Amino acid sequence: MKPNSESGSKRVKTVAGAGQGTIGKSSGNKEMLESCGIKLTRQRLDLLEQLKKADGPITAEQLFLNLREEAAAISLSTVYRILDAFELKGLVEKVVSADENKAIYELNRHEHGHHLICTQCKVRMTITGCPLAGYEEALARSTNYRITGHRLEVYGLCPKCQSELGML
Amino acid sequence: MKPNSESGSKRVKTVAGAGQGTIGKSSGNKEMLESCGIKLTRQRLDLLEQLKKADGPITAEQLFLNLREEAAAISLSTVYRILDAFELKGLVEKVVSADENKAIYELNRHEHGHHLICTQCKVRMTITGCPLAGYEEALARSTNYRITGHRLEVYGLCPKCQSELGML
DNA sequence: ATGCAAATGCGAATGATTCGCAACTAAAAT
DNA sequence: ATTTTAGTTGCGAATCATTCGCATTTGCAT
Repeated sequence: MKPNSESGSKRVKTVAGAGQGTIGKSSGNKEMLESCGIKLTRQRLDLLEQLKKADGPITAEQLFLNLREEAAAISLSTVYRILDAFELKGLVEKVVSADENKAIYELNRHEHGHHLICTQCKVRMTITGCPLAGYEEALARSTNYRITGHRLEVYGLCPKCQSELGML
Repeated sequence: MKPNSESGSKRVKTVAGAGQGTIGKSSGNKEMLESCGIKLTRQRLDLLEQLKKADGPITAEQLFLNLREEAAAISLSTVYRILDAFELKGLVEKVVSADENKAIYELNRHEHGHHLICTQCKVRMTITGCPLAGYEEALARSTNYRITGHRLEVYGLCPKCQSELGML
């Protein structure tokens, strides 16, 4: 996919300021960023808004495309940079999936959870709660490692794909 | 890293056959491949040998470099292709790690396990056994997914790094 | 020995992410 | 309100692991 090669916009220079009044669509965002110590920017507000709309795991490029559809001026590199910044401040969680070669981002719910991924249609749902509660301590004892975290992805067939595949 | 740009070998053409007699260093390999229905090739035997030597998770490029050191003629693309083939036949397991942007391969032990990775020095140890035994069924019931698998990585500090970091 | 499908080498292509740098902008200082 | 300044953005080029195309070579059955 070559996301830059659509929507004829070449240089945005003079056009770039097009959204001065647009700042703060959903007003919580402004405070949200400020409380994280993140400088306010039209792009950052737009991206945050978009993350909320997505309401779930989403890829950097999809965020970029969604923003473009709404005529929000932003570049793909900026999307990546902002996502990095957000992650650093704990605003978003970045997940590197094993079966896709791209990173997935989602607003940090601040509750530990994992993804359940349909191997057919690739939808992911976030499952909260974690089966590894006691396990880490046991592992620490048996290995002498100091356990600091883990990553778990569960794969399966979602109900829809199960029926579409004829309950094989 | 640009692995092709070392060890002056440009074209291997005439040199390529250099290992006709070399087939079967460690004699189990031949049978191992045959029983998997994999065509015998000098490169495949060499790579399998190398996987055994590595005795643990290793990256495609490292395998390639190791082979080069032993003067085994092979190209990086072939390493990838063979690893794919081996994976398809269940000979190796491919692991896409979350904190490194490269794939890791290891001989398939045919016993379910996961990796414990030191976040400092990146060593990985394979931990056999799995804490998700009952969990998958429960999850299947509560989500109506048909669970088919999972991927788990545990992170921590290995004993060595703990002491080197002064038990922070 | 001979032929053909499969495997290999090489370099070029891909695709996600990052980087460099000049143009911009938010917010601090005046 | 204007200037300053440090941080941000856009753009295209660079990176890096992995894959592909295609001409050449090889394993192996006939």
